[in-house]
Amino acid sequence: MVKLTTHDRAAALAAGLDAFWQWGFHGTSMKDLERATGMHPGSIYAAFGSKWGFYVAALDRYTEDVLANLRRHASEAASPIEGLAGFVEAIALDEDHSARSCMLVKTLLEHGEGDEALRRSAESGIAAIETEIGNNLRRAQQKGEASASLEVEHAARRIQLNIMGLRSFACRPGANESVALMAHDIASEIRKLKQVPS
Amino acid sequence: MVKLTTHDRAAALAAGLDAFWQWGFHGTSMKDLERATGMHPGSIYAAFGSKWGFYVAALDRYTEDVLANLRRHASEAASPIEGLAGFVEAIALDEDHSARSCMLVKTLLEHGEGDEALRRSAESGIAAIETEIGNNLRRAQQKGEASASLEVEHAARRIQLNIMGLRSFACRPGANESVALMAHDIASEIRKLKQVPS
DNA sequence: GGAATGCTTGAGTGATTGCTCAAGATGCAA
DNA sequence: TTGCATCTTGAGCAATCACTCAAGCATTCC
Repeated sequence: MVKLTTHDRAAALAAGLDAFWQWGFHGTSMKDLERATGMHPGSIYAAFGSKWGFYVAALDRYTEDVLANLRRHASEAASPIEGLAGFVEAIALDEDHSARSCMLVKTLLEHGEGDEALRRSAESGIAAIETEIGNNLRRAQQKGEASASLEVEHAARRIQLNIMGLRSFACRPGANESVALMAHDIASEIRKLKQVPS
Repeated sequence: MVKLTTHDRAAALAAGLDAFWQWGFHGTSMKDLERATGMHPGSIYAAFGSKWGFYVAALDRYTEDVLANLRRHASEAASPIEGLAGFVEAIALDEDHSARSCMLVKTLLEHGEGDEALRRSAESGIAAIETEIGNNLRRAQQKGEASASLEVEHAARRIQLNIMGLRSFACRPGANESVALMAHDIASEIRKLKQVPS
């Protein structure tokens, strides 16, 4: 397996991710990937081993992007819970990708029964995001923003379920207006985790 | 297009739906469908026109199944809101399909960009289910179970988003225990729509 | 029984799939 | 410039794809 320059590899991954994100694994052909990346088949195989390997690498990149995005919201917001709420609200505002589902859920659904390794790969990404959400909630507890009795894991899972639903909901044709409403709803529910000052 | 006997057609649709539900549209080959239905390619094409037509017919059948299931819960439950809550709780208990996503969401995600006709087909199924959920909420209002000020469409959409999320969540490998917890959470939220008797 | 009709069958169609690898281009050291 | 090593290229591979259709079969009429 040949090592591309960091820049080339990143560009290829971004282009490949975009293609897989639009059309899925089975719906994206090598010809599509050649067009999307501008690479020749031999180069793709030299860099990623197989179409499957390319998909897994793109999926990992997606997870990192989501995590980076989540951390950015957390660091820029006024508080941990505001960071989570803002992250959810931003989903409806992202014009490029607001009509796209979560790539991890897409992977899980496409390979629901079948490709065990790919499912595990998607699951580990989902788990990482869930952990990051949980970290934010724990930070909220430490700062006294959220109740110490909050069951962090359970709440994090509930938030992620909402995000999964929201992103799937957003794929409905012509759902834009209501996606914003739903995102706002979910953000409000997250804000309800704020402890009422006693 | 040849008309199979009602029984044959229903059996073929059930088998085809099962295959498409497992492996998706692109992931299911005609060979798979032949194996699943026990039909020969010529017969499949005579009955459904194309692989695509078979998929659409199976998807319609899925929607009808879900609607029938929802109505059954509504009619057997003690009240409209209990019917909805029970419908959600049953998702986690259905051992055959608890680890499967909603087929309509699966369709929407697989064909996110691309097959416009298929997306519309999925969207109309989703809309039908949303309407049915709304009907239940209105019935709850008429009986005084839910507040007259409840925004029915909005609440129905929120419930459906939760169901979409729940079913996607359920595809996570080894999620069984937490799916039951999440289902219970969502059912509790639905029960909160019950008007506090004043 | 025999002719007509319509259903069933599955080998075979051209197109497309994921993937390979020999040949050509390129970079570098002497 | 020459020789060697590495990278790039894309025509072409076998396998599989969705799909067809002529031949065989069963049924129904007179």
